Amino acid sequence: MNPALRALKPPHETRTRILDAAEALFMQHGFEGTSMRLLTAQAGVNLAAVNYHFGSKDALIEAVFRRRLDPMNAERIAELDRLEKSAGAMAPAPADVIRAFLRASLLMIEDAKSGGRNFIRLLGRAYTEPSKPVRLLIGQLYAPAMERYKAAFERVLPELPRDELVWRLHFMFGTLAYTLAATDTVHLIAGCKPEDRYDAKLLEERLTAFLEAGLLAPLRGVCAVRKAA
Amino acid sequence: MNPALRALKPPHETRTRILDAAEALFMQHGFEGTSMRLLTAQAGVNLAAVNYHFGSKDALIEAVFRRRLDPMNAERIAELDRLEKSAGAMAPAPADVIRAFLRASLLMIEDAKSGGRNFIRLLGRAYTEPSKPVRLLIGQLYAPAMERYKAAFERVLPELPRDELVWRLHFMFGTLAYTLAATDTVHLIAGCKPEDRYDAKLLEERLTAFLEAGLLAPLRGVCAVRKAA
DNA sequence: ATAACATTCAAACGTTCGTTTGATACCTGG
DNA sequence: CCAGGTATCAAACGAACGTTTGAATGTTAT
Repeated sequence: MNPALRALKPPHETRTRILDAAEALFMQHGFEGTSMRLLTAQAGVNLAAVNYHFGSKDALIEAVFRRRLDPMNAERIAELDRLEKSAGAMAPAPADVIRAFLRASLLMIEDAKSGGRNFIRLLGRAYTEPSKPVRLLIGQLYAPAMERYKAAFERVLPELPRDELVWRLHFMFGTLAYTLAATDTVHLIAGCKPEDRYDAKLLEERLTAFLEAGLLAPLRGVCAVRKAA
Repeated sequence: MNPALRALKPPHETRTRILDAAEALFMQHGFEGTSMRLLTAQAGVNLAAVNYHFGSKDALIEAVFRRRLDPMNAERIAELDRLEKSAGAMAPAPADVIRAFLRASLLMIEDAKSGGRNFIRLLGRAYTEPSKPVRLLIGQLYAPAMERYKAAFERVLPELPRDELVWRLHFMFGTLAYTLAATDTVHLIAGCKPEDRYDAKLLEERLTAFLEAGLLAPLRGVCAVRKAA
């Protein structure tokens, strides 16, 4: 390579170019639907580069998720730490815990330029990925943050039975995952203009209001049903 | 084929065997991840049978969805018709509209034997499918029921701004889609025993409570944010 | 019985897949 | 200047893919 260009070249440029292209293409065509030839062409690197730098296509998929998910979940936990510290002995408000959890995802949605938005959509889809290894990886990367937030919600919602909380958290993750993944499906339901881009602040308010109400919902007939069963 | 066996053979047995196998395998391995060779082997039919009976793999995918989704959405609409008829001039309760929408999905979840459960999970995943044709198909098959329910919710929630309602319905579909698709992920969050199978009645109560509260949630800071923007 | 039709079957079609190879260019430390 | 490690490249590997073919088989109507 031209020495002048080489001097300007960052140390891991090829790796980064591959990861960026993979992120975009995995979103558009899925994992199986994205061929190494298309991927490397889009990244502007040689076909063999993926196997050289990552070992295999599967290892590349894992790297794509790790690059974004590790810092994201770390920040999620840090956000909760901050919240609990500032609340002192008192339990934080449920809405604030929800917000702390949402924030990392919503920040990334705003960053459309560097691909964060795209990754969030990819992540939302990965939850329901057919490939078992992928789902296991996601679950494993999420596990630490999950544990912390589950504990936090148990503290701020002490009156809610444990198994009921688990289900409501499940619903909450579902709402988030789908909302982030299906950014184009909204228009189907809504018939609203595509130029109404995602406004992260507005979305945060809407999600928080919806989720807080759902998490705090009265128990209704659940107990009755359980007794009857 | 043996005439005695042939006499016992239903008219569309091959088609049905293919659809059943496709339903199961598409769930396990995804569309691209399921090869025609594996599919036809599992169905116990010849490799060429899919192309003979359906024309192509894509057409088979469409047939898999149509077989279940058409009657399912028809029943969803019928359920709403019944509800509105019985309510007469009064608007039905929000929780009842939610229940009417959930019922078709939850009934199918209970029917694990004939593959309905499996199809529901497949459907939940199809919402976020990479393939654009598949998503368009799903959206198109859902459209009539969507319109009816959107109108129904506008009637029972007259005080909720239209765009706010659209988002909350989006959240609702997300919760449902994810809950149905990720039946195995619950255990990751919960650490609960896998033998706690889905109890449709309990799930209906839990979902209805969560979704009703979310749909009826107070508007909070949303209006303030919108004014500021 | 026989012609016409519907279905099944084994085999092969051309294409594309993820991965590997061995040669070539590059930068770096001695 | 040159040996040694790192990275890139064109080319090829065998395997698996969706689809097509044409013969064989079974069913139906005349």
